[in-house]
Amino acid sequence: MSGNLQDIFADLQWRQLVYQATSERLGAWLLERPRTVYAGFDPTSDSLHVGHLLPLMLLRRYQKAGHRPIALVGGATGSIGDPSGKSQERNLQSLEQIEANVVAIRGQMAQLLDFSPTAASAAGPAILVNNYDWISRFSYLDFLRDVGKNVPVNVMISKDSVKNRLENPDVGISYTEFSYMLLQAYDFVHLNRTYGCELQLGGSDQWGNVTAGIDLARRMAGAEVFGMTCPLLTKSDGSKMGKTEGGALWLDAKKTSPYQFYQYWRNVADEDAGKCLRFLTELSHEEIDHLDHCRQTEPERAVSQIRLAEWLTELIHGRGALDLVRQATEIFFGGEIGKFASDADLNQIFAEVPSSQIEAARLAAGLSITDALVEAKLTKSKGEARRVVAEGGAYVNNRRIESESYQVTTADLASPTMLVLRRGKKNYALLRLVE
RNA sequence: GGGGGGAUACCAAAGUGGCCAACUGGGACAGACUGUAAAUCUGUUGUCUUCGGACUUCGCAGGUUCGAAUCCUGCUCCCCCCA
Repeated sequence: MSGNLQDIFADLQWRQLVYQATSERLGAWLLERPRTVYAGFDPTSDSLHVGHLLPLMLLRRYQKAGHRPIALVGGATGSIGDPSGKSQERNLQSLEQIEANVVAIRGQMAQLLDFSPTAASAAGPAILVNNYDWISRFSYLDFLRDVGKNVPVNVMISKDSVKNRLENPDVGISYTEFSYMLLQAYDFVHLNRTYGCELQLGGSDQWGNVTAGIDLARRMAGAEVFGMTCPLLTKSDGSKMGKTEGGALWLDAKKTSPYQFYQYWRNVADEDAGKCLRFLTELSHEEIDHLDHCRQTEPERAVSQIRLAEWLTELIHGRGALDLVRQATEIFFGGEIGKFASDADLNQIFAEVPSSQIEAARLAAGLSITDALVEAKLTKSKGEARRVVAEGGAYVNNRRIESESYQVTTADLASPTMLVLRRGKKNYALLRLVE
């Protein structure tokens, strides 16, 4: 069984994913035998986002290397609020909301980790736990006697996450958030007792919480356990990766469409592409080296970005979704749109394009391009529509309309009942025929 | 309580009787360039139009005038100074 363990630590180091580790000999330790490792995720929303991807991929790498991953959903800790990296006290979410979030997140994790009993990992299938299940059973008194007794407050207040807040007299920190660290620390103890879990993973902002768990495990159980953090996924300008104008980049297709997801990665800056390939994909070292080289010599081809976008889109949304995204991309950035046999095909590709309805009779009679733009809500007024045409910014089926007197007819239909209009570079709208 | 200043299009800001749909800057929107980037350059930026114009807009309501964003009266709101 332990014979097919891969040297994951070497791979992580190559990918620069090891930010801090509690032991010099972590790499060798991981090769001794299959280990059980865990990382925690706070259910602050009903979907995971790109910020969660890095630690989740880390668990996935461990599983593929022959270890057993535990994904911990923080139903309890999430209801408290982690003060790490937060400058202000946060509002509490309702328990019902958190429960709903846990359910949604659980499904997304199953796409990346193998929970099936037949999982290939030497150590067995991945495990999903919710710390609400054990923490909620504690009485306050028991918790203070069993756990609190083992935690020196002077150590707690020296942790950065707490210290920063204590030093700022304007915000301070509530007793509730102060206690967060204890809950997370106890999680490690619980997982160690229940599943023999010996390693906690997390982002570098979790270092304080990770070491708190290690200390507590030693005091409460006399166990030697380990911790490792990875860098945070940031862009070269220091901002967070995965932030869009509309907020976070979600893994849920209903919140962030596969097309938007793909496009985000497709447009990653050259300086960030190498890091993303290393951190988020499972491409081989050789291929990543090659892509680095391509980026140097012919950045204009964006080979790295396309590879990154395709790899991640397929992982998160599946092969079928990727194929549709490819088609859509070709159309959105390509030439004219030909005829589509069915409305369904067109519908899929233009899934996020707004559409308006128009009576079939009006189109049959001929519709001026300006009226069509207004009907499709691409322009506010006829005057604006006229201007857009004059500027050369009006298109039917991606073909520029030069004349204001152009009449849109049934001959322009891209599919039996749909007409594709565009204003400028990428503002699309559909007109759907109705009786 | 007294004195002074101000309100203009998405924002900022000119304009103080006709040449004002209103300078200019930003933003936004198009186009060129480009790597689906950045920068740059060009154009547009009240509504409608049979492309001749027509209509509505400069805090609100009235008034003077052939004609008002511009002058007068009242109202509302904002800022500053003195007490």
